[in-house]
Amino acid sequence: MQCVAEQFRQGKLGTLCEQGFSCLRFAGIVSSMNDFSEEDAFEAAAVPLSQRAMSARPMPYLDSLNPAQREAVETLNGPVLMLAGAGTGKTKALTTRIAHLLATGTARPHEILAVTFTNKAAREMKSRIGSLMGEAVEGMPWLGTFHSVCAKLLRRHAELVGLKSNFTILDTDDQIRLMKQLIEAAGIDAKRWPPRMLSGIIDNWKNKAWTPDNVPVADSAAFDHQGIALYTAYQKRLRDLNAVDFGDILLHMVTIFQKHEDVLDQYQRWFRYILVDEYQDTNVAQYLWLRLLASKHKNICCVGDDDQSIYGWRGAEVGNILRFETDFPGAHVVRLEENYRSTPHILAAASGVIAANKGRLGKTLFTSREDGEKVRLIGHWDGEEESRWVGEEIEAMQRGTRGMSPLGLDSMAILVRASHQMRAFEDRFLSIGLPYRVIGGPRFYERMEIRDAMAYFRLAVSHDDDLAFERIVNTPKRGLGDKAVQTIQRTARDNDVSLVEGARLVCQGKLLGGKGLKELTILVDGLDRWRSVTRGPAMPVIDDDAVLDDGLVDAGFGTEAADYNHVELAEMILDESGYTGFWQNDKTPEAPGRLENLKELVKALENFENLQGFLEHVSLIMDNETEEQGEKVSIMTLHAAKGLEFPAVFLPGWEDGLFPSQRSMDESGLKGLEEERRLAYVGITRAEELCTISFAANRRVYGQWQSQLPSRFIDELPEQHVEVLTPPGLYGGNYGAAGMSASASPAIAGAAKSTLHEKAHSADVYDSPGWKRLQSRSQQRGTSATPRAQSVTIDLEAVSAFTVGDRVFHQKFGYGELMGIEGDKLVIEFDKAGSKHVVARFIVAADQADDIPF
DNA sequence: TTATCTAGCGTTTTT
DNA sequence: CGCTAGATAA
Repeated sequence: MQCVAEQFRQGKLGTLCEQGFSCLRFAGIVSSMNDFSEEDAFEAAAVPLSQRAMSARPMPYLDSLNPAQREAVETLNGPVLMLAGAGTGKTKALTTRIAHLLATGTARPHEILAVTFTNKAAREMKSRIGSLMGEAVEGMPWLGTFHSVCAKLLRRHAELVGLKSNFTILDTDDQIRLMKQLIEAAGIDAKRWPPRMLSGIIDNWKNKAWTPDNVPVADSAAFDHQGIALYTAYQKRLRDLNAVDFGDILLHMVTIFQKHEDVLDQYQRWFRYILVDEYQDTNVAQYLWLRLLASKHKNICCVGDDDQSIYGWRGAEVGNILRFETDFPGAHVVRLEENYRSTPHILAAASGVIAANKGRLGKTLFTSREDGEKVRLIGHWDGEEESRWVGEEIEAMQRGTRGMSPLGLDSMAILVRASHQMRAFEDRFLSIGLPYRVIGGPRFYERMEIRDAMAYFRLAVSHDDDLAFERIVNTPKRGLGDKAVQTIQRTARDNDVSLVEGARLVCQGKLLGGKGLKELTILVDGLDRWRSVTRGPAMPVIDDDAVLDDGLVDAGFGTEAADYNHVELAEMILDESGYTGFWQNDKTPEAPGRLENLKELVKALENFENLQGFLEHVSLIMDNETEEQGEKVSIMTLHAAKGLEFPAVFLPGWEDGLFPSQRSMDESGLKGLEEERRLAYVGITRAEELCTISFAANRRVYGQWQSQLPSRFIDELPEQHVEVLTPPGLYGGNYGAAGMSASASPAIAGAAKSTLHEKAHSADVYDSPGWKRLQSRSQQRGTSATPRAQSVTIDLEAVSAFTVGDRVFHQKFGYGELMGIEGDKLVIEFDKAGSKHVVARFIVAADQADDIPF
């Protein structure tokens, strides 16, 4: 800890950042530990800050702001809503505002509360404030995520909600295991009522700031009418375990502020200036918390963009931002609308799409740029073709194409709606050897091996951590299965002790059979030993020559325990427990990676004084930045892309049902659709220079081929800003045209082995009678100005051209027999491809199939 | 108790 | 189709 904290204090964070992710990741934590107490915060404030002097000096940082930004920065007092469109310099305005607060002497660092949603954003702000203020600025103790700030506050006031200040923060996994136990205890069929669901319900309630006694009657039917009772039981269990989940961190703080006026008052006076990033993503609990804190001085500046609200499904309330002026009468609203990121075509396309949403606060992005390519749109035959084309495009752009200068792979990104769409691209890129990186996979601290290791550490710190014990009793395999665990649990409960003590009693009373008993005894002994080391007192020396290969000493045999620091202890625990060996013996391909992760975990420990310190803070830093080196194309979800930008962006899979997602629309109707549309807006606005939207006419969904309609968002793209890469034909020249383009058909690809570009312009396939028939059929139904609205009727019309029992032909699936008609889909039993539901327009009567050029 | 099989299911995700 | 969780078999 000394290392990083010290350097951080000396303002060397920037250097640290460059050293790689673990330092970077923990620098934030260490700084918060450092600033944990009020005294520390005061101390930091008392340091004579150079910014005091700066108030007399000119403020050069203001000069680089545009008028709107400047207004947002200089309006220091009273409520301010900064509506910041994509790429309008939001972070710049926010950080400059903080710098301005400090530089003018309006606030001292500890008087500013600045909250973000992600650690990444918090880190970014810290470093930018640092560079604005010069190296002189001390850490801002209250700049952090909602959760880290609240956790810090909660540790000070834990007793007010019946917790001790060293409470554990459970993650989703622990949560669900707990739920499962409770559900079983309540005698509910976990089959019909899965723990995940309960966890989801309770999370939602917490997001809405509903404590168990606050859940409205309307929700009492939830989870087989047992939801509220289980919520109550869950909270009780958490309290017994001295634990909180993520939702609690906020909810407890709201409760404390609501019930303890003195505490609230203290912080209202303490945090004289409040800044909130991504305000459109706040949920009710966060909103209440902010409102409580700001209600006295009302110096709150919320930054957000209602058009980028894409987290409604996890409790975010766009209403919070829409209501800001009502909540804070007299609020100063500043719109940042000058975009510094994208070309005019890209902005126009994005604006065109988002314009279809109702109830927006309304912003119009503009740019002083005049150059730039139109948004490109291309349809493909199927998903495979789409990924192949994207791969080729990327390679072409890498070389430099269409008069554009070569682009590095780091400048390109593929943004998909759902993570399963990534696979097609990964497969393709793997086979052509195109380097890529997937952003947003499983987080470091969510990986199984890390969580297992952490469970061991937790037990070494406290034997009372039953959840940790449950997790590792049989990991690695010790022959302690369900039955053994039940015996331990029963013994523990009967004697009213923790599971570890229960296990000890089981060993002493020999309540278990041979192998299990032996292993359990070893485990309990190990736990005792590790804890005694943690606590510092010397332990018996057993053997002198047990120095392991890697030079580390094994505690079971080694020198005096007090000699170990926590890093060595951690290694010792992992080795002695057999956990390291477990993965060393594992022959699966991911085993080496897991060992690597364990090493990294141990390395991360070096930044802390002890295991406790590590555990206390690590649960909030679920960071993922492995910052891989090297030129790679990024693949990620649209959600993960928020806040990022790339010169070239690919947006594949724009098909109705996929994007907008059918499920969103089914579950949330128009609201869901609008959120999807905002997602589209976010996607397009990620692009700086070139944005390529694509879709496929056919896609394999869960192993079944499905014909797809181009996304309705495609129709919303303003035509004059879009360049259609495939020849118009179907759907009367509307965008949907490209969807049926035979140019991309694999069948045709075989005939003409040419590059895609050439194929797109090779006319021969369009000349055949079969193609023309297909085309004219599609055209009939596509000529309307609003093709989407009519497509259903039209497809039904097309359906009526067939009779059950007909022999039919499909380009991909071949010949088959029409078994039935369901809505606008034909149910066809294909000779080779099995039974499928296919939209009628892809089907031709079998006797006409010969005309189709294949 | 563990290994193997099968049925069921299948967004988005931070902390 | 491919994964996961749960049930069944060894």
